[in-house]
Amino acid sequence: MDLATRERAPHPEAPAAPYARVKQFLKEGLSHGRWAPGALMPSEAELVARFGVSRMTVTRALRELLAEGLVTRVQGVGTFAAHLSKVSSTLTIRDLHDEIAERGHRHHAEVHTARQERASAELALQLGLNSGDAVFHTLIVHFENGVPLQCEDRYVNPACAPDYLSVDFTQTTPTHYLLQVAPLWEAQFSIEASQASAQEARLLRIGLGEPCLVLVRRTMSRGVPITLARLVHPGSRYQIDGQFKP
Amino acid sequence: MDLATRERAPHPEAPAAPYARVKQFLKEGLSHGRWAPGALMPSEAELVARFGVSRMTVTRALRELLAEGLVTRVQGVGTFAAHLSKVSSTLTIRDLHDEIAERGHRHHAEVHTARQERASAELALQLGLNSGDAVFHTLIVHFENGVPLQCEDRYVNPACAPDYLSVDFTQTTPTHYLLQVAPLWEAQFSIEASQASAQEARLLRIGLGEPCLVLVRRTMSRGVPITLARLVHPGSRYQIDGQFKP
DNA sequence: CAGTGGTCTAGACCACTGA
DNA sequence: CAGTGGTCTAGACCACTGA
Repeated sequence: MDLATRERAPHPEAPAAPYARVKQFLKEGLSHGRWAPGALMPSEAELVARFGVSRMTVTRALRELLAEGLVTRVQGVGTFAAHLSKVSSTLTIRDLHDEIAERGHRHHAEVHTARQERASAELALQLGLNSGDAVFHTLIVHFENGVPLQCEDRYVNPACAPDYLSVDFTQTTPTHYLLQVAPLWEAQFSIEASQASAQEARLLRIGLGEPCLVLVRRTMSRGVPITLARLVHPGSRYQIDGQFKP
Repeated sequence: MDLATRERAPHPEAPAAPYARVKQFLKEGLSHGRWAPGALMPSEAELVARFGVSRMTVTRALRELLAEGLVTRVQGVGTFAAHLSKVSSTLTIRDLHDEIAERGHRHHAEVHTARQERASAELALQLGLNSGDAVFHTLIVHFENGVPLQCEDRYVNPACAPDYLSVDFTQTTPTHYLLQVAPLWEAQFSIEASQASAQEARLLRIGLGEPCLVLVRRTMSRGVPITLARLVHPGSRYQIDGQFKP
């Protein structure tokens, strides 16, 4: 190998690590349209030759681009610029207590329901139980600086969190407690806008029929459903923010 | 190395690749609470010894867990189980035409506005222009099987898409066209619930004040703002779905 | 068959941390 | 100082695809 080509980068903007330089070269080419979606990109061998690095280094750069969805790879054929027909964003759903605390505000919770019930047929299906089995049910309203922010209607699979009902939910949020019980989550969710029901409007102290942002989330851990939650927020007081970075 | 330890896995559920086996071992330990959040996990050297693989293989497994946010690593100190205080989900925002077509339904669009305007101070700020500069503005209503689904109010930076206004938006959606012009996106968005304005209610053929799911999205490419869009959907006809897998 | 990507090994040098 | 992670090299064997 020619050591003269291994000069120290004088530009601070150039990434130091060789794998990062290869990755940036490809990423910039993609963003400038050098390879149209679906087009064949340089092979690993070509990149090895061009950058004078080993194949493992090139492989790492390409594998990270693959993980980011920027390229598709086919064994025996080549690496192709991905078709970016969709924009996927990272949506972070945080524990509400942390979110409020981070804004420097006060959080408190009112517990309206915390009891064991019998699962309806529909609920049993969602939680992997049989109709009529015991489920835990909590209905809690969360406040930010004294203003109602979220009405949290939640059902919990007792098998996953047998002590759930003994938790003091004025001190610990259900989300926080359940994250301790089952740390690794898999979730499905939907976000919709709907009018507040009579009960929701009363608990959130908003007008009947005011628009609410409703997040319904079902959470599983190790393939077992843990909890089903319906989180209702006054549209005027809550929004979800996120971003996407390639 | 002891070759006897390299038996073929008789269980089909065990991943074949050594790096995948290491990764799965760590992932399962995390999901079973073997390492509590913040706890020290095995070092690379320990994993090398335990699995009888080379360090590069262990490194790959750990790097992927790092990318997935399941561990944190500190040089000179060790690898730790991450604090999973937030649940982050992948939210995929698709081209509405594709989304409707995939449901086997008919999509069509009504173009209500498509013209050049002068940017207000606020809009100029968002698009990286000067107040009074030219911007392109479109207002388009999208229909699924003849029912209004989305009111798309969009401003576009002319520098990024000079031909924007010559596109026939009854045939091509702005999203589809802009993805061709600038393939690599970076976006910020917010999702909120609000009441339909008089104009929105009329265009979407819903009652005044009905709840709507509103997605505001600002898109950049190569650091340059491309477009700012406000997408208003009748709450009764549209929801956003997503999922999170660790 | 040559070319492609998927994965692995057995070393190496380094920066960093904390005792 | 020993232990940690961050990165790299120069090979290797393999499965797969398409001419």
